[in-house]
Amino acid sequence: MPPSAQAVARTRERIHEAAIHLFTRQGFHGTSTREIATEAGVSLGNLYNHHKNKTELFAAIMEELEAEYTAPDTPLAKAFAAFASLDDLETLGAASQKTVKRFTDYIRLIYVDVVELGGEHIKRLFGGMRGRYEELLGERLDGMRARGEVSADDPVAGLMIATIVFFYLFNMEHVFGVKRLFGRSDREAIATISRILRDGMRPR
Amino acid sequence: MPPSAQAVARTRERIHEAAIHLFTRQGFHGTSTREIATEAGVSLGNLYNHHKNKTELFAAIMEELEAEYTAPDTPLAKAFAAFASLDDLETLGAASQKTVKRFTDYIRLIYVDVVELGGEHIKRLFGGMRGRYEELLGERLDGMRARGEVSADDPVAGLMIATIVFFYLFNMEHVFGVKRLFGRSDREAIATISRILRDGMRPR
DNA sequence: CTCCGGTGAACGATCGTTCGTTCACTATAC
DNA sequence: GTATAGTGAACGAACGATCGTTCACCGGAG
Repeated sequence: MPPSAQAVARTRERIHEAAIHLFTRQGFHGTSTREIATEAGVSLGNLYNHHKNKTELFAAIMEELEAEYTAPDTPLAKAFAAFASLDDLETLGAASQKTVKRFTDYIRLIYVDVVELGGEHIKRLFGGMRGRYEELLGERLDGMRARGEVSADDPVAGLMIATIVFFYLFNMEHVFGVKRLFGRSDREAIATISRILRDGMRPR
Repeated sequence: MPPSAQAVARTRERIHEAAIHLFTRQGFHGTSTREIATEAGVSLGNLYNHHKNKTELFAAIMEELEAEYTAPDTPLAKAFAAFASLDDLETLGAASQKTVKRFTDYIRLIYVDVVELGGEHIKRLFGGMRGRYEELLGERLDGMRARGEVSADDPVAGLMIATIVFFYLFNMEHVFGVKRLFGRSDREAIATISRILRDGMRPR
């Protein structure tokens, strides 16, 4: 084998980096294989040594990023693992922000997939959302409910709502460039969202 | 003029319909002007009689749909205008669903704009979200607060959270094809979200 | 005749992909 | 230790197809 296995892996990585950079900015059909090869510092032909075609290159990138995203060491996964009381909602908010920031590219590519390819990725990721939340939090929430720390009324849905809003907020901010959606700083927005979800809009 | 002004308007409309149909399914760069012309039953040259180029055709469609969306007669706008108590959250949820259903194409095109063109649309639409909510609901919420019907703690944010979650839910369902995000029927999901936002996750 | 919506052939550019070829490297033979 | 056959990454010219856009022309209404 001519170049070392390491060198080959690095070439493949450079191709992926260039593809991610361009796909996230111009979309799938708006990016040419030539552009990717040039930015990666690789010949056009060599790109096809590493990937059968453009579609498969995109799929390979998505697979790679999905594996990173679903790993148990993301900020959000760790926040879930440590979730023990309603006072941890703020921590969940901060973890959501970190996760959105870290996976901005992946999130953008999910939108690319939805808009230009069939969008099967998003169905896999969000289709089983409720089930995953129950698995991750179910027992812990049952305990909190038994101790009277959380209302009996579907706390899993409550935490889904929390992460949805947090993700929405930081998605707007970091992915779409919409700043201060709530007219507040990130910390204040997290605090307000957490308080409303904890105590409700009705006076106590 | 050979064809009547009406006939010309109908041609223009057929072009827009075909363009929307294709842009929402294949994206901007994934759709060719030839495809649009063929589906509209119009010659390729005639398409360029109605629009300077492909980009301007897309912009014209977005302008048209934005005008419809921001009109005061959408289900959501009407629900806001009628919002008088926290018991109206369910109505807001139903109105959100109707709005997402009616503007599925527009929403998809906003994502197209974000992914393939600069995405300026979304900044205009969401940038002033808080301000618009305050304008639409501010006084009414102040009244509810004065009567002790709503907590003093930023009810505008509460209603933003409500519509964000409702929109997110029905966006997943109607735009992205993710069914039963909360593992419940639409009506039950609306009821659960409304209850949690009204009463909070903490037991009363 | 003039005007103008409508037509489709034609333009040059660029697309995704293929192909023959080169060449640095390893494993084996002697 | 040296020579050599084999391997596969890397290259870039070339392919046919398709892209967005233009333009000379048509035909019927005023």
